[in-house]
Amino acid sequence: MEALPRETVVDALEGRLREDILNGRHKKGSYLPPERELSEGYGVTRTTLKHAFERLVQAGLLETRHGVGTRVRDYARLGGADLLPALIRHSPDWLREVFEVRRGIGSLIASRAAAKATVAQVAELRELLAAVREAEGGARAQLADIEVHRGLARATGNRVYVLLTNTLFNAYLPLRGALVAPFSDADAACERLRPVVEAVAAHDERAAHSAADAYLAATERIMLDELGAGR
Amino acid sequence: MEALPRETVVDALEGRLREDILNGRHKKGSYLPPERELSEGYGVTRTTLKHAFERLVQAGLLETRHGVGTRVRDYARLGGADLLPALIRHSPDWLREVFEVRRGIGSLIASRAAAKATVAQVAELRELLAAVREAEGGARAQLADIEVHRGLARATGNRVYVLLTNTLFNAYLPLRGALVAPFSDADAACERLRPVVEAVAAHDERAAHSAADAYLAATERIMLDELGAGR
DNA sequence: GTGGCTCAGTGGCTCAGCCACTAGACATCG
DNA sequence: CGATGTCTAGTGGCTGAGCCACTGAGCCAC
Repeated sequence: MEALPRETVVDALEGRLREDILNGRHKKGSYLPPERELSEGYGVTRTTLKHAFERLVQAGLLETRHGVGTRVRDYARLGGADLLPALIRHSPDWLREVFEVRRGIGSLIASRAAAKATVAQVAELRELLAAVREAEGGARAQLADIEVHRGLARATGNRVYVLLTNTLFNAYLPLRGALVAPFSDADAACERLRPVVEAVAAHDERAAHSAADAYLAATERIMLDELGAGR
Repeated sequence: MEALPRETVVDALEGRLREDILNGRHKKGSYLPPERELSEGYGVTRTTLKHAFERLVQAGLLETRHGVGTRVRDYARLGGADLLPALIRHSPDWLREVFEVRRGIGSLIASRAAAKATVAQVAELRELLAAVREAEGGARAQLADIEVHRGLARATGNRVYVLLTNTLFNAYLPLRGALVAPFSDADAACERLRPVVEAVAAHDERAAHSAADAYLAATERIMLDELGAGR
């Protein structure tokens, strides 16, 4: 078991505000009602509202100016990738685009890893791959799979690739449950992934690139089918 | 002139806490002192401290659990790319890695743009490119250059590339001033960039990829030289 | 052992209020 | 009449005191 998150008032309020923003109920560039008014409308204290604001500002959806007001930012134009979880939760259309990017970047990472990986990192990758096979249940296999990708990102020797990988994972982590299909057969998942690890071990950049592309295309297809069927 | 940001108490507190975390003064995995104690230590109200916490939690540096405490997350392992601005501010070593990733992804974006750009987007890219030449002063040219890259990301038809581009720009935006060197000659900057736009216009994916790689490598070199000289 | 109870310590949230800032209306002056 | 300074309503920033809700550890009865 693992500690499951609890929905606090601020969480709920944040979600509500975010929906209202992403839905366009608060148009971008426009000012929100004053805090005193808005907090009364939602039936919470101004302090609580401000906590929710703090998060949305940090996320790049809002912008507050002392003495003036709180404005909705043009997030589609200026926002960063950390908005993705919110955007996907609001509209799963984004998933297709996230997967496409993940494929492009995953291939890039694999090829960089092939160029840079140390022997220790190759050994670690093999261990992480083995863990996928031994995982019990789709959910576990999925997590083990993510660890392999984190390992590949580390093997590039560039920490920014690790952060980027995390960002993309975080993007669809909230929907994780709906995306276990590719991992229900742990053995198959492991075998799909193996060519990538082996190409990296052989320091063959081109092979790593195409193996990763093939792997990501395959899992992507399964996931999207699953989602399509789920509707 | 433009409105310059003001340093509020929460801003200062957030910066201080972030430094203490990134410096390792608060070790990852460890619990921070209780809010009541910490707020007294910093001479602020608990409410104010919580606002700063709210941001750091959102940024992925902290994790709070009701009834237990606030723990420092293993950000290097689990954090997302939105941490980059903070990491770079704390230690510019990250810049080299950010540039490398930007080069990889920039090339990827250029080649996707070549595959996907519509005629309208190509026309827009040419306009944005012209704006680089006409920009007055290095800072303006730099901003115009960023707009071209945003345009390229849009031209991929994949909104996630736009967000990713923004994330990478945001990463070194705080240091923007130190990185104007490549843009001091607006004409030259425009000419360096032109092959990328032309390759995209010609829908030549390979040419776009290598032109972008060459362009990014060139500007990267100039920027890193500048930084190296600045020390 | 096992399960339930209590309690100290922690973060979540509220409330009422004052401070600081901004923009626009207005008065003043040259 | 135009430029300049002043006032003021409305906004977000921040405070301090306080209560509520949750967690974990120690204790107890079974």
